[in-house]
Amino acid sequence: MSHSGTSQARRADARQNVQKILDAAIACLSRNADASVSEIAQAAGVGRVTLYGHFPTRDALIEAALVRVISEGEAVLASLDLAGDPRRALRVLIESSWLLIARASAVLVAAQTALPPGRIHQLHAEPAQRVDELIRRGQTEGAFRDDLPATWLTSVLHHLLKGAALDVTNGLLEQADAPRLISETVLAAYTRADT
Amino acid sequence: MSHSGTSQARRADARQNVQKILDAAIACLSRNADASVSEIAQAAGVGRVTLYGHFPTRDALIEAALVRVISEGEAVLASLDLAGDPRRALRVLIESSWLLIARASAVLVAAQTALPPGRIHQLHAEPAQRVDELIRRGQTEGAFRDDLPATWLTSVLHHLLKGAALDVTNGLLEQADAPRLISETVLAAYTRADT
DNA sequence: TGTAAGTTGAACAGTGGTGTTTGAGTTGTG
DNA sequence: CACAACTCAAACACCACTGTTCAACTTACA
Repeated sequence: MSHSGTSQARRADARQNVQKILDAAIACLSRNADASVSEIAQAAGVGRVTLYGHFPTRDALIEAALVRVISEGEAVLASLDLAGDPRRALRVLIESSWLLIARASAVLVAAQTALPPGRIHQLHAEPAQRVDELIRRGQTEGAFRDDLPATWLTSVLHHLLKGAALDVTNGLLEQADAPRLISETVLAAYTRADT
Repeated sequence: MSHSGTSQARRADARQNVQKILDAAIACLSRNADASVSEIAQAAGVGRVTLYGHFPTRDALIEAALVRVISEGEAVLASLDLAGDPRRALRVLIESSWLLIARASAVLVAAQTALPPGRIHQLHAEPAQRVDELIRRGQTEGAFRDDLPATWLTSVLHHLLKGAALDVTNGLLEQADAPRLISETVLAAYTRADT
């Protein structure tokens, strides 16, 4: 029952439930940033009390969900080959992990109102820097336009990823079409238009 | 006190308060989609009871705020000359009304959880079509790429407008820089990249 | 100036969420 | 098998918000 001391020996079903809860939390919070604890527990197929047995507060649950979704993202990003042509690298990044990044973004929104800003930045910093580096490298190598600040370009990427995910959940966009539309759009946005 | 019958004769200060409340509602809801009634009343410099004197429920207030912000948007859109070169027209549209559209978008998000979907679409339809038409015309005239569906292009515009507004409130972006960055980005996104 | 219209804070009930306790039931594990 | 670990429904206190009533007050306006 203890929340998460240095317990090495927890029963298998307990550990399994923690995972189910985190999965459910990520799913629910992606759809609705202020999903209730009951809602998440139900989605996890678990009693509300059981959830509180594993996470002391709603905020702690959100933090755990954020940690998980971000570390998942980190794992995927680390497995990718982002060297070489920045345009190709960006396309690979988007097509292989747009959904993950979008969900992470959504959970991040939920965390915004539940966690101290410092903590969020701390968790989010590492994977964010990976993307940031790619963009800056692209700029210095002349692959991406440099008439707009790098911070804005990363912001554009995030907004489009999150927006596309939102369109999918709203039925405005087919899940399968998303990666192509996103990468096609972002690459164009990163290229200076003649006019 | 009556909420809004066909009252022609209301005291001047009452009508003024209604406006102050709507202004405050738009401002608050733009920052936080589920701002409380107390919060809005306080921002309007008015007692909570007074607010309930003018709007029977929170939902009614949100609907009124949405109607107002959308009609403001309609007014601006109608005053613009969107004929001629679609690229120029789009730039004019963004630079002259990005903040308004962004706020309308934000209030729309608040309305999403407070109003029946049909009502939202009904209110939002007219100004949305104006933008939609411009984009379609740009596609058929060859000014905008047509390898991506028009619905996605409009979606991109909305996401970037809303995202930029969010960046501004988060201090990631200077208010004054926003219009240029947005229009520069959107126009590029609407142009097919070579790679 | 008189009066109706409007404003206000205090106090109320109702609702829905959070977090806790309890006590009985279930199940993994040694 | 035995028992500790775990789950869970019910019920609890607490809090924030919505929406209402009331009685005192200010103020626009004729």
